[in-house]
Amino acid sequence: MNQKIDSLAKILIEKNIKPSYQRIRILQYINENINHPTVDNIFNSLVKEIPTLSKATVYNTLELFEDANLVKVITIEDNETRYDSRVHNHGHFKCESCGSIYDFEVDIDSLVVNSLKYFKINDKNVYFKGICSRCLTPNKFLAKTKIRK
Amino acid sequence: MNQKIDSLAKILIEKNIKPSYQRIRILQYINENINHPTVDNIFNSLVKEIPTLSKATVYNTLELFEDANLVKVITIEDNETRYDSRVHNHGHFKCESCGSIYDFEVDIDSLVVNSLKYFKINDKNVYFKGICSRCLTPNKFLAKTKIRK
DNA sequence: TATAAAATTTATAATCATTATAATATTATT
DNA sequence: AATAATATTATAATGATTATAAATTTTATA
Repeated sequence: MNQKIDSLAKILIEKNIKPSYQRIRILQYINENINHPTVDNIFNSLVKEIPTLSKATVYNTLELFEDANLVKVITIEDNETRYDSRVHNHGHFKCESCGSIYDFEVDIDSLVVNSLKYFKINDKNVYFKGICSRCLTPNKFLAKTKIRK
Repeated sequence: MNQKIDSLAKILIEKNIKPSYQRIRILQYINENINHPTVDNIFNSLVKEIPTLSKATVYNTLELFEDANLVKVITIEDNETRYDSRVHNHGHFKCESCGSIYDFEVDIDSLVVNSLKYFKINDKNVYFKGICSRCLTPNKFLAKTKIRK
């Protein structure tokens, strides 16, 4: 328990972020809930255990984390910003039926663009939209498979 | 003049959209202003010539156009939705310094993702962020080059 | 052509995520 | 412990988008 908190604190310290209790818990949350939570997801879960938690803190903390490259912002729909603690380059698939977001491996760096030769590229993003296999074949695996949101 | 309006009307009719004056003008605007305008850009320009124009009409019309594949929504920042009348697959580069959005050609279809084999993919998006060449080398071409927003 | 129905546009209010502000609490430093 | 710096909180403000209902325009029908 303490060990877990210590290792999370260590991650923050390495990024020059003071490891307050709130920051540690938010970091823990996004590390344990890798299914692209929204600010609301994070806040509503944590406020149960930290009743004084403010949504502003969640916003502030995520911005800090973003600058420190501890989290990546996923902007697919304009009305829901999501956060991903896996910052290595990968793609996202959003199901237009159930709303789930799936990660997928994709070699984004192989996308070389000649016309951007003299541009400084800081960030490459790939996302797809469509219907996920679960929604395409409902029931099929329902009994066997755990559904993840 | 009438010719132009007629050809725009034709495009709408082909998509089963009734060619009202507002719709024609909005279509015209996004075709002539391909630099990824926002709803505000579109509204503020057109309201000068159509004083009764309502922002709700712009929203409604763009939604219609989106469903008809006459326009593509660009979601890069969560706080600004932009529209692109060029619906063929291409990438977008957003400059973090000046805010400009550049189009670039990229072979998105070459991105084959095995883990999405049983997913129905409707839409593939690629966007980069960074600093554009204009911002990297300011002044350099300033005298010679027209600045485009 | 007159009238009714349908579709579109408009003005306005409501919503909701995010940001800003200022007060309070916590932590670090002397 | 006192003071300064930092972080958190509660609350208000902002602003883009959506919802609603009235007004207008267009279309269909008698």
